[in-house]
Amino acid sequence: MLSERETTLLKYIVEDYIKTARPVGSKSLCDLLDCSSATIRNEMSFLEELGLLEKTHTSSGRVPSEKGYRYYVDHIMVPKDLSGEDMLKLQTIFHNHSLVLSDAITKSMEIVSDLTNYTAIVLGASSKENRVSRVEVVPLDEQKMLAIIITDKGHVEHRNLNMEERVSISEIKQTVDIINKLIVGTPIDEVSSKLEFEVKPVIEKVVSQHEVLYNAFYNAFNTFTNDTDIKMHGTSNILSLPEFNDTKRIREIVSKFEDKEMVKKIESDEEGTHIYIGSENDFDDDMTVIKTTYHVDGMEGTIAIVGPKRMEYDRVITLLDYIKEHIER
Amino acid sequence: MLSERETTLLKYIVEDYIKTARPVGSKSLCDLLDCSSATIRNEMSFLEELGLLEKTHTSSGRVPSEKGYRYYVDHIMVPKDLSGEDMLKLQTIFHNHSLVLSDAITKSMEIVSDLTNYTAIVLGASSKENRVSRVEVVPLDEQKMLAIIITDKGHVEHRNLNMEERVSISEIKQTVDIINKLIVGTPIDEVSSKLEFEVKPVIEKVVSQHEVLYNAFYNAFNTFTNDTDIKMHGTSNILSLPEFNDTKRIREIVSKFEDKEMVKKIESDEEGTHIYIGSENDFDDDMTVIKTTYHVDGMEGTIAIVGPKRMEYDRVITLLDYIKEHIER
DNA sequence: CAGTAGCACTTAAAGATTGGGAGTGCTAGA
DNA sequence: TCTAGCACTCCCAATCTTTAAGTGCTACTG
Repeated sequence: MLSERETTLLKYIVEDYIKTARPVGSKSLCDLLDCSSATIRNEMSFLEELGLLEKTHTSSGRVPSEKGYRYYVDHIMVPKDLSGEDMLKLQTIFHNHSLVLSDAITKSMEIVSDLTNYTAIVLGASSKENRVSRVEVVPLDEQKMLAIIITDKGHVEHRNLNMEERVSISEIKQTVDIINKLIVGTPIDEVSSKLEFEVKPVIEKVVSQHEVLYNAFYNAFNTFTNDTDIKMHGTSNILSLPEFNDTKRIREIVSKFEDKEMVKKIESDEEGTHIYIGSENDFDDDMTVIKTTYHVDGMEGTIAIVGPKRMEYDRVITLLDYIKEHIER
Repeated sequence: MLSERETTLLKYIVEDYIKTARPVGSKSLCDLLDCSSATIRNEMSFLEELGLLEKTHTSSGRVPSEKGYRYYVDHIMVPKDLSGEDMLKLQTIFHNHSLVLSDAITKSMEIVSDLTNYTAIVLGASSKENRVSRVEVVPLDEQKMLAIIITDKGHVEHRNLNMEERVSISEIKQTVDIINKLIVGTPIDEVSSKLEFEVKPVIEKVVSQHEVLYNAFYNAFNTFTNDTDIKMHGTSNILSLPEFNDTKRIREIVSKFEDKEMVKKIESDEEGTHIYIGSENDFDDDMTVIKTTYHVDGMEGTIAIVGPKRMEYDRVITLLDYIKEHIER
């Protein structure tokens, strides 16, 4: 456990570095602790021994280490009250009841991104664990129909089905009924095999144009995007940060944001709001990810803010919690 | 009109610069024209007077000007045959018939982006001109339903409707029937007013819970995204180009790609494949946009490649044309 | 007169040099 | 336990230097 003075010192260094991105020297802290710079240097080198501070070179000021940020977040930081302005902007979203929920989530995260200049990420529920709850069909013309697949978590997808020959509506209906009976409750990724081994034999007996219909539906389910729905905003924001002021690094970051697999690593499977500093997250060692999961109407998803390690932790935490809370009503 | 030698010279300079991104000096052209560097310098300064070439500084080699590229594209370049490799990769897409059309488009453009290292953009048909062709409703539970809106161009959207109170299924059906009767054929952006002034009065008389239902449907249509569907791939590709090797410029570019309004400027309203070099396009003065429109099943859209002005024009043109052609079958 | 050889000149890009400035660690003394 | 002082370290920005690539011009040639 750190002494009170050490705590104050660390707090100030972290917060100053968050604000300025420049290593903090001993002199600038004299006023704060009411002692000489030499004393502060001693304390600093103690904190460095503990691994809470680092130097960028032998004679530079101190910078918080990953462990330093972690200590700050765990023991020093207090979540900040929502500032009037922040609150105001978000309220315009949540008070607008005509917005669809998913739009409200996206919009509010966009605002957070704009307010903080970090990157906002909204990850929809992965459909892997989704189970089919209903299949509906809308005939469009004689060789086309629209299949609508609804999952138990409220996820909806549609597919245009082109059939190679004309099929009577009653046959389509019959097939859909069978599918609904047999498939409902099946997890999305198991539907294909169930179609083949359970549905196919049945419709072969009952439906005359079974082949055409089977193929059409098979394709519909087979291309069911197993993908997480990803929305991002403000990816360019963090590119202006001084810590990434270098073309190579910027390119790396842009590539990461472009790579869906990379972004998906941000998806959360834990309850509540969590902070992943630097190497604690799988996205980028020089960044911090703060994320939280929401649950609403059986759907769930992740919202996250990605920024530099010197992130305004207190502010972001509060903003995310505020949004999560409002989503869930 | 340029002489034969001048044409060869310009052709070589453009193509060399496209390949290397470095100003072309007179010496490197001696072999080609079988004459001394001094002669070439004379010719070059003539082409510069015409505005076809430029220098980056007083003693640098020559670089094609915008006008130079334009001349090259209009009078010198011949579309390149599809290379075996390029063709092969694209064929894997178009021979896979289980792909939905829109996925095939996206995938093939992704391939082009990967092959060329430029950025691919796919702009879906703007739904502004779409007309409602059908409205379907799937009740989910007593206070929720799923509205599916199908347009004449085959565009499909769905909305979750939450109603403030329980509504009987027969009333919903009745409402949908009325909507279908009155709304079908209406352009999307006029639906709202038609709902209010034509549908509302009717259901007020016929349906008891008209208010709840009206609100639900009104919201559904109101949030119909009037947005162009945008897909991009390889935005980071062009960031590695030597001409943009500077943090400020990279940030600018990333911002542009992030800004939907900016990207929408690429949407094409002209038939056929066109090249917009530098200031000829509205996207970025240092880039070239090659785009083409496709029409299929009444849907239309734009596919485009964005790259540096020193783009492999011959190759990209061929690739785009190839894709357009295959889409339209 | 088109083409050539030669030369003085220009510029960018890359490397080397320099002079602060900001900061540290350490030692000795209050 | 804290402080003052000092030698030392390292970065950073500015300046200068060098080199390579290329040009324009002029005078010469077949």
